[in-house]
Amino acid sequence: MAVNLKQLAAELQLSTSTVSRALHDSHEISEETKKRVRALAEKLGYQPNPYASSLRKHRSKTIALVIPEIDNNFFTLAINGIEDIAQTKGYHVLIYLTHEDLQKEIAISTHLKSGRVDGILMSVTSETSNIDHLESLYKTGIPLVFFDRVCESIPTAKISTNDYESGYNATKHLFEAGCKRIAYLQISETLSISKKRLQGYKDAVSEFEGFTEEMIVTCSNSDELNVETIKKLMQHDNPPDGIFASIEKLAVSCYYACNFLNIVISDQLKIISFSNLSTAPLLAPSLSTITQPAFEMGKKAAEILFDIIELKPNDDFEKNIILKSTLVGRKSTATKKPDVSPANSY
Amino acid sequence: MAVNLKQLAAELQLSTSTVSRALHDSHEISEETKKRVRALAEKLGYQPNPYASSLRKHRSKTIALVIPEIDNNFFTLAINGIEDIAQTKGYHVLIYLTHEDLQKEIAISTHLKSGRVDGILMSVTSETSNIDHLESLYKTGIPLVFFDRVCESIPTAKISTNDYESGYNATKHLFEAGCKRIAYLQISETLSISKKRLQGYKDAVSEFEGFTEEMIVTCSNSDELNVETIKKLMQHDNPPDGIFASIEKLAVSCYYACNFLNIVISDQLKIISFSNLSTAPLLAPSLSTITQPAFEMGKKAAEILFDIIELKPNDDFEKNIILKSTLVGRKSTATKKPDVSPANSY
DNA sequence: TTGAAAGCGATACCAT
DNA sequence: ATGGTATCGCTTTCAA
Repeated sequence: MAVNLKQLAAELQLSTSTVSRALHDSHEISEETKKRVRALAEKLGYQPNPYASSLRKHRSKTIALVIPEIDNNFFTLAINGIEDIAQTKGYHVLIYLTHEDLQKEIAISTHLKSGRVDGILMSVTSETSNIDHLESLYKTGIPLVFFDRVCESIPTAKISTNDYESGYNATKHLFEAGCKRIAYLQISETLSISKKRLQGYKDAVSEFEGFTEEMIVTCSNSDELNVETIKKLMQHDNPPDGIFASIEKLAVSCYYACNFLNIVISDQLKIISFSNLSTAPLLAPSLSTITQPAFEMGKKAAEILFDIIELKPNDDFEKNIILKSTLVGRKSTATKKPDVSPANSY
Repeated sequence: MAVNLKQLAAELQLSTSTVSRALHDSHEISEETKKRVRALAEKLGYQPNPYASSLRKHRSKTIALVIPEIDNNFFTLAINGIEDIAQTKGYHVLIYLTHEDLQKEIAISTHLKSGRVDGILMSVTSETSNIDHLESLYKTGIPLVFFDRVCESIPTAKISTNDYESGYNATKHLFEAGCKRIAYLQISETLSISKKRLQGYKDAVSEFEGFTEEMIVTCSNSDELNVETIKKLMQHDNPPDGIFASIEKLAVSCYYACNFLNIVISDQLKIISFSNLSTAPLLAPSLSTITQPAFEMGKKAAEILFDIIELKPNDDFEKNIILKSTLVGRKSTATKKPDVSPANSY
């Protein structure tokens, strides 16, 4: 077993209190003693038991990250930002995946009331419409920050992007590329960000002449199923000539469906998608994207969370942080047929 | 604050021992009492303090996952497998990113000796050549399992793939596609998997006639720098006509470099890469890959780790698990010029 | 500057 | 079947 305070103290002929204080560099301990203590601690590889200390201090120096999935470039980049901040603050990160399953989100939320963590960063599942579990979690007083997939009605900090505007702009972009009939692909009807993106789409559709009908397609969690759904969509009597994918993976499914049906993207069908895909410029054809500042969002979310954790009781903090996404037009929405020249934009 | 055992006990007019046992469904507690206890616990939303329990039981029900980076499809899929098993076993997962920085790996290894976790899953950094910190960590007796980027000389369980064979096959594949001069791209000269892949490459190079020279290019951690390195490689007097990228991100950098230089992949240069990119079949041209069973590797690593954690002192466990990668040839190594027909293979 | 001792919350041994 | 109590390892108040 690892060495503990008591053993250190015994070896040094000191009390545990003195050793503890020495290791915390307390000013009420002589330099002399500190040196001796540190030397032995170093020599024996002493590591304080974090559970004993957490129990005593009611502080775990740990945060929870609750996200729907991990094989997703957005979350992956966000984690980089989160971990960056957590590491500099000396915090540990527990990761929980809900796999878009509301029941898992509920179970995790319930568990987190135990005090295992000092704060929680969360992006809710696509199924989360009933939010009793989140309200209950919020009420425990554990600092809670939502990012991207936020829960609007909980009065805590939220980091999101200009989703309405992005939805509007993406649709407008397709319109300007010559589309007459644009489909909107989503995975959820309840998510607040989904609704905002959709509203942007709807408003653009009603604003630009020639757009008479909305085509809203709600997909599933299965990529295979989604490819089939999109195939059917494209084999419709009156198929769309533009697709706005509100989620990266739906754009990938579109590409697969089009390849299967020999539909030439950009020529017969234009596609734009929310995406953080590093290979977007390299696809055939390169994919036009709305890219969220994922890393910055994760970073900001973590920063705000630590602000709240370290807050004095009556301090206040920023509740609604909106970062901006960037639209990058590429060949998938080009007005001319894609030529053979290479894609250079990163 | 959350309610604790003592308060439950007081409310129920029972001792804490009884309440604790009731909640653990001990056979020595009457059904009657169990019901009362559970009812109140439920009503008050009692959640046991995990730190108190960990302190007492010397068990944290937590494992650590230490990986070099997260924006990497291999690790992302592996995490899915790991989390899958951890969740069914009721374990929590702490995630630590080293960002390929040996110093961070050392700091994390040192910290993990504290007993914060019951076991560790690790994939070492590309810089890890001195392994004192890992040996020292191993010696503490905390169950440790390496996956993918294993540390050979530590006698614990390791999950890897048939890297030598894959390296050989990839090189052979390029040779059979007509390449005469094949470059090997890597990010590390010390990683055991890197060495094995390289040895496979070397052996194939020396075996197939026409191959006279090895071209080994060691890249950095920066994608921008790597693109420059590859550009230089291609602008060489005698540039390669085939590239074997031992890491996914290097293949992506190759595509960028070729686009920049107007080099037509598959025609002027053939590329094959280790990769778990979901968009490999959609790239221009579709990328030939050696794909590791990332999800299964994560799953297997976690399973073995829990086996070790739950082991009786003298039990033994499998030390060297090798799963197989799959080579999928696509247009980037096709012998004919890529045509316009779509990529259909997933 | 240092030490003694209480206590964080749950568990488990020893009683009854 | 239930209760009393020591204990896990560390922090912190109070005393010296």
